Amino acid sequence: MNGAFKALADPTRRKILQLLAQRDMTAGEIADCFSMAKPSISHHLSTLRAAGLIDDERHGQNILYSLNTTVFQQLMQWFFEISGMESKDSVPEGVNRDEKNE
Amino acid sequence: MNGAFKALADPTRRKILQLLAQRDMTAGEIADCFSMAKPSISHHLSTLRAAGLIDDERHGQNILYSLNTTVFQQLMQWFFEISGMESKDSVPEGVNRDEKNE
DNA sequence: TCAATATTTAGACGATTATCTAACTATCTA
DNA sequence: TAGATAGTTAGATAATCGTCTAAATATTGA
Repeated sequence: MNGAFKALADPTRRKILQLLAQRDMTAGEIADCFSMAKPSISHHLSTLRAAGLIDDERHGQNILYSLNTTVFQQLMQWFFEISGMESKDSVPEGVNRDEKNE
Repeated sequence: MNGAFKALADPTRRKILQLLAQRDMTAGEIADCFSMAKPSISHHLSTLRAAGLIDDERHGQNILYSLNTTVFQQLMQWFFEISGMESKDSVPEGVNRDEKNE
């Protein structure tokens, strides 16, 4: 979770996620959406990948990136719990309801 | 939104939010939950406050901090949209569904 | 008004991060 | 197999971040 939160802290990475929410894209296509050197985008992609937020799959010369929504579900659960919208038994009681997240 | 995402990138700050999700607390009470110098916690609190994630209210010598759930709602909306769970008319179409967030 | 308590502000320092250019690896095609 | 294309890795650098100690501000109560 920590890696995911840190990955989301950068606006370029969030923009990449928004692009991938619309359709899968190759590294080059993603890079073309930014006025930034390709290696910088590549680095952002590897950060997102390490955080579990995206998947990659090689297709010939291209590497196709796609969203991995699994971690997004966990993040949303975290927000629901913070916002006091958790379901009755998902958060029993006590101070350490977060232990597993960090 | 950018400030909120950056504020969430630090584990200490997320822990503070989790504490405040349970009850309002003074700066001192919050600091007592961590093995970190008080000024460091104070700095984290001001970051969270600048991000709109918490509110503060002076009560005599103490300053009472509380969660501000407004920004949390916006963040959750962002996640819903990314995860493709948005409601039909909240996100019309096109590439720039995110324009207002950054 | 003075001392004590609660908290923040200021300034410094080491660690992390975002970006760049240059060089490398992998794949395709002629 | 050589050249072109797609993408990553390496290494450097400037900026940002998290933490600390010391000093300042605000409030209370004697």
